[in-house]
Formats: sequence, structure tokens, C-alpha cells
Amino acid sequence: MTPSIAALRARRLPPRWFQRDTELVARALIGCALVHGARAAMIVEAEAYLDERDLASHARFGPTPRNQVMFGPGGVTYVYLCYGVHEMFNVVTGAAGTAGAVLIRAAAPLVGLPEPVDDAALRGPGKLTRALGLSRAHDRRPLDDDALFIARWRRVPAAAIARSPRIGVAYAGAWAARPLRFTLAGHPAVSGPRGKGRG
DNA sequence: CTAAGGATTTCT
DNA sequence: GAAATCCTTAGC
Repeated sequence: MTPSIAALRARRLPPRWFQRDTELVARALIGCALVHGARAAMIVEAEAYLDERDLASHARFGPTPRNQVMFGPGGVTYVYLCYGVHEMFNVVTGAAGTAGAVLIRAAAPLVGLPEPVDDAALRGPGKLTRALGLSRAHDRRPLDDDALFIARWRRVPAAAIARSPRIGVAYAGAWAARPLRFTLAGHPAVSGPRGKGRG
């Protein structure tokens, strides 16, 4: 079943939707559609990155030129380059003055993706941004934009969502173990460990 | 397993 | 300024 971009636009989530607790938003993003231009994909994996206390978060050093948007109000993008190679797409969360963002790590193809499309095409944060045509050019953009937004799509029951430690943050001490990664359990597009379920 | 790759942040 | 670090991926 493939939705139209127009139908997704009608279901667009407003800025206020993102201006809530980061962990709550990360979980609620599973099953939503990330839309850029004519391309859309269903989010199946997302990680919460919290405020200054979270030693895995970019916010851990306080506001800097790069991460400053994390300290503003939710509902805007935060895109940065990692390992000199990969663009990482995040959504800023929470109220102004409280740092927080959610990293979108994997999605399942919905519409408009360049062929061939398979589950691996958007599995992993770097591949996801490449497939959707997102880059740092899209940093700090409002998410209620006509061409870049997130829409309510599939309703996901609580039992279908798995929690696990975040990927690639082993340096963060005790924070590395916290279950701030949310996945659609067993979905083939989820990167790394796929959580509970048959897979 | 490791190299690539460029920017960010923290050090001297 | 210099050096270490980094929310990864593809390719030996």
C-alpha cells in the first residue's frame, strides 16, 4: 500500500508534537512517515539523545555552534556530518531551553525512492539520508515545511516496539547502556540487533 | 578486520 | 595551531 505525498502532507505533524519529552517522541516516531520532496519512508528505528547530562548526546558539552539548535524548541531538523562521510538526520525535541533530539536510524521504503529499493536501502542513518536526498543543506529547517516533514502513518502497538541500547556510543559510560533506542521489532529494515520478535 | 573522510571540539 | 574524536559504511 503506497500513500500519496499529498495524503501524507495532510497528516503532517505540527511543531508542537515534537515539543515534548525526547524519549516519548522517539518512541512515537516509529511508524511515522519521513517525507522529503517526492520521497517517503516509514521510520522503523530511532534513538533519543537527551540534554547535557547524557554523555552520548551532542548536548553534553553545552551549546556549541553545531549543536545549538538542540537547545531551541522542537520541530526543526538537526543534520550533521559523521566520520567525514555520512549525514545524520535528527529531529529536535522538547521546549526551548531543554536540549534534546531524536536520530532517525532506519526506515522502510514507501514512495518515490530510486530503484532498486530494498529494505537495506534505508537501513542505517547514513544510508537513510542518502536515499532520501537529505544533507546538511537541510540542517535547522522547520519540519512543517511543504517539502520536508514527518506525517502520522502507521499506528504501532506498544507490544510491537522494542527498546535497546543506542548504537555506536560505547564511549558514553553508563549512558551507553540505557535503552533509548526504539525499533519496530523484527522489521527487516532495522539496523543491527532487531529487538524481540521473530525477525 | 580496517581505511576512508571532513568537521568539531578540546587540548597545548 | 595541532591532535583526538566521531550517533558509519563498504570493502578486504
